[in-house]
Amino acid sequence: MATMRDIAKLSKVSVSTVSRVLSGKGRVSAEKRNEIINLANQFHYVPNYHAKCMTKKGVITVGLVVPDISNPFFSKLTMGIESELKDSALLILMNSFRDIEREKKLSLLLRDNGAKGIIMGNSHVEDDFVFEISKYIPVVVFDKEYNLPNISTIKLDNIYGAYLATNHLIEIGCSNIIHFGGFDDLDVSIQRKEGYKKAIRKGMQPYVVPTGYDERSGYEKAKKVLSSKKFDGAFCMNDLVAIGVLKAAKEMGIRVSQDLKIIGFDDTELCEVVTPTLSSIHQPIEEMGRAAARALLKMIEGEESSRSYLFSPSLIVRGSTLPKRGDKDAKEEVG
Amino acid sequence: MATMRDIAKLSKVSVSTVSRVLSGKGRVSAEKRNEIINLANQFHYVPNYHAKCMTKKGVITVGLVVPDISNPFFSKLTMGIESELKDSALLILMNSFRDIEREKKLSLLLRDNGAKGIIMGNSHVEDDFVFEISKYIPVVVFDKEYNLPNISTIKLDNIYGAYLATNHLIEIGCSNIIHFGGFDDLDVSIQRKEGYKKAIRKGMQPYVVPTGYDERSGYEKAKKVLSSKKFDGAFCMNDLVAIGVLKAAKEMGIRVSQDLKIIGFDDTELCEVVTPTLSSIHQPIEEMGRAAARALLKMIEGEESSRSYLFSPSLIVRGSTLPKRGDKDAKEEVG
DNA sequence: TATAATAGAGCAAACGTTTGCTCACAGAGG
DNA sequence: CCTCTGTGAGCAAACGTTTGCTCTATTATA
Repeated sequence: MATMRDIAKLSKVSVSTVSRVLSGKGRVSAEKRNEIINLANQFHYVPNYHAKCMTKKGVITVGLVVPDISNPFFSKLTMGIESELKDSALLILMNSFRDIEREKKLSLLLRDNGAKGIIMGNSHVEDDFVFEISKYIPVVVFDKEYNLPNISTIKLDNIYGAYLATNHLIEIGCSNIIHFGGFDDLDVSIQRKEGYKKAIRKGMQPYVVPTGYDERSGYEKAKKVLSSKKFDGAFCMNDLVAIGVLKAAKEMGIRVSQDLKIIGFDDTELCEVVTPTLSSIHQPIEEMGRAAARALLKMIEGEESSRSYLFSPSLIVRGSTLPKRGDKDAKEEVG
Repeated sequence: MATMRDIAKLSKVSVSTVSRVLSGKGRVSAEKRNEIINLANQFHYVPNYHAKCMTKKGVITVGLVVPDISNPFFSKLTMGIESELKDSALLILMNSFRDIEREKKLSLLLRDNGAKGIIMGNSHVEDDFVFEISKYIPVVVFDKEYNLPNISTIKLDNIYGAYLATNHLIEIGCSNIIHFGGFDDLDVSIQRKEGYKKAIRKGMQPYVVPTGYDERSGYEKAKKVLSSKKFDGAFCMNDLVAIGVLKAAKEMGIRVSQDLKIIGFDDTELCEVVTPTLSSIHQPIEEMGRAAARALLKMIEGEESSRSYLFSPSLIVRGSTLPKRGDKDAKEEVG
């Protein structure tokens, strides 16, 4: 790698002159200027980024750690973050592959590699770890409140969202509503369950089936549970689970929307693609990503030491929860 | 930000001693060692990354520019790249938001910010630009062959894949096959069209409808074209388009799989989720990502100046192309 | 007790830039 | 002929580390 010194030697000038030519500051005779530029091109001179950062401040970099970028939620989130960061910071993306140890390692790696801040997407790590990191660089987390300097929080009102979903089922006539919900390992699932229970009216029986977070899990649980008891509504903790349930129901001859109304959570693209289309609770994911980026930037710049943002979900009604008679949902299954 | 000098002053030792304590090399008395460590903790000392890079070589960083990370193809690809890079390099992700100017800007930004190599995911930029970048740092591109040092290529055999798809339709009895294909703006779409035409037998009539790359586009074109002419098979240039076509067909009362057999390309998760499930051409995306990362690393390390990898697609048969009256979600993989 | 070995600590150069300061020299103005 | 001004160029410090070398005590060895 050619350095300024090399160029300087070859053109028999001082390093400062080379620097001034290449950065376009200061006055240099046309003659030397040309020679230097030619040499630089010829040797594909690329200024050493780190050396530059020693004297100027370079573009700041921030890290984002997600469990799985191929999950639409996180890729949407990433889009939001990126779009807000635009030119004010470089985003370093890291996948933890849902491995908590790896997540910790990555966060440390980021911190030690010059990241000026970290966004931890839906982290499973212990509070202490987050706290530890935040002593060195600012952190943005999701769905958890720390009330500590250097840690900002982006939250969705999950309780309200779950309430919205369940209440919607009730309003369109369901009286026997099952909840396919996550285990209690994540705040999200705890909160969504809570919202579900809140919506259940007197005289109704809450019925919760602990479920994982993916389609297969929803499918398997539904296969077991839908055969034995009779439900007319199902609130699923996310769209993937809902799609699993939907598949199972179809296979079992249960007519979705007529016999069983299903609603998911997250409002992913998948909702539009299944048959019938899936009602869901919409999160303003990209908004949330942008807020996360803004919060981080503010902390990095020292303008704000911490802040909490709460976002409200909204109900999106689609084919899977059409009211009783309105059988207009003609997209019935083929064959 | 506290520096080593600060710590050194406070503990009345030299900078070297601080350095030795903090890096754990060299011998320092337990007494000073403790004092220094305490001070460092107290002031949340974080070593300056760039200064470190001046004397040691830091973790190398490589850039990845994609048009849209929320597209499953690119997030899968990212997963593959990340998984191969693991600890040998940091991945900087950049979204061009399908803006070609932004893509160029980002690539330059990456190069000037210390990235040791760039992977350009499905780039639209001019050859000259790629060439220009490659003079400074190695580049990996997709689907284009440059045969130039410092540029490696990852390719999918699109022609073969399209052939596979079309041929499958023919083998299960279609004789009037339409192709919903991309405009000629991308090599991918040109090649897939070529494969389609190759498969069409004598006596059959090729019929190509220029289409965009998303669901809406497929939907709209299908609405127009399926009403006028009669087709019994549709090969779509990707899954999104196929899903658009599938929706349109259903809405128009055309029974998918019975009246019209549809096959997509890319084998995204969407295929499993629609009804009927969608046959598609599978690309080993993660594999390709890993290969891209490996190729880049090799170039960075100077072991290889350039290399081209060709990957073979495979046919995945699902509900949308069942021969006659098929079992529901039968999924079989063929060569 | 003399000598060698070793532990503990500091000096200073190096990494590749940027930039304030200085300096030489030319032409202009008096 | 002398001073002033402006231009082109170099010197050297600074950025925050790492590390080879040096130096001084201290301890072990003979």
